Amino acid sequence: MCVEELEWGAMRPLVHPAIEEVTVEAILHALSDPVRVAIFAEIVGQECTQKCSSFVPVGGEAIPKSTLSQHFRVLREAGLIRGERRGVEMHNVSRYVEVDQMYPGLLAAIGQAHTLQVGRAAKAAKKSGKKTK
Amino acid sequence: MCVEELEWGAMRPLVHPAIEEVTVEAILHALSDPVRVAIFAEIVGQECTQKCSSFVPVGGEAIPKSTLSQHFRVLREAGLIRGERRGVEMHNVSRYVEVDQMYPGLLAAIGQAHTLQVGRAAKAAKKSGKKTK
DNA sequence: TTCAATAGTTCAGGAATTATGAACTATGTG
DNA sequence: CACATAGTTCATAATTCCTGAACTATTGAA
Repeated sequence: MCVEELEWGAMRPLVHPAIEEVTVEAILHALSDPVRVAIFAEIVGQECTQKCSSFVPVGGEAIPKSTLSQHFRVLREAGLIRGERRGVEMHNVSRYVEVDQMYPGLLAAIGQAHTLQVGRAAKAAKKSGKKTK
Repeated sequence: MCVEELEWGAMRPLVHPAIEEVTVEAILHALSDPVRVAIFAEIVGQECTQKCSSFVPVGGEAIPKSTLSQHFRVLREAGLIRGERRGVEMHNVSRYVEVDQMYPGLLAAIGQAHTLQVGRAAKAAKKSGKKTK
């Protein structure tokens, strides 16, 4: 045990910005990563809360848990989700409603754009004779 | 002059993705930087074309021209603007209409969110007794 | 209480990306 | 031609991102 530094690797409580602190820049940055959009979409989709490790990427290989943890942190600190310890695991809820009050239509537009993009990609893949990869 | 490598620092023609190649991810990434949003807003605002160096940041210090050049490249390669040489200078036009056909409402929502954010920041600054910085 | 298991965080370093001064290209004008 | 202007490209420094290893926190036995 580390005696000299009592406050060291101590797990700080999760950071959640107040809704007025949420910036467009941070939201766009958070959602400009495909893994994070997928995570966020899943959390918004399920209305019940989601634990971190329940996320499995669609086609690709597994994502290391330290990386996942960072992705969740970015989403939290952008104000898009709220994480809360529930026993040994973490439960994440979307802050969609709050954010939508702050920036009406922003998340809806981004979500719709992603849906369109995925739909077009699927169509293009079918046409060229290949499915997912 | 460099004799050995004829094709070296040769300036390649500007890259512009076809509109179907434009991804939501690239758009969000491009617009998640305050300097780039400001540039894009200015190009969309003026309906006439804009040369690169006519951009001056609002409150901050001048941005080096190599950095500006990279920002324009990111916007171009995201499909948000089109750059075209006109004599010695470069003219930039927005591809707003094309992108809006691809992803209806996306750019409008982002623009509106930014407007809201700037408005709120101004109001907060006035309340706390300070103007810009 | 102590040990083990589970879920996620933090740290350290390397990988990847971004910023920028210096050198260069490209075009227009004496 | 030389020179000026506008922007790009290169090289490298600064920054951010990814990830294995070590850690914290909580639960559930033994």
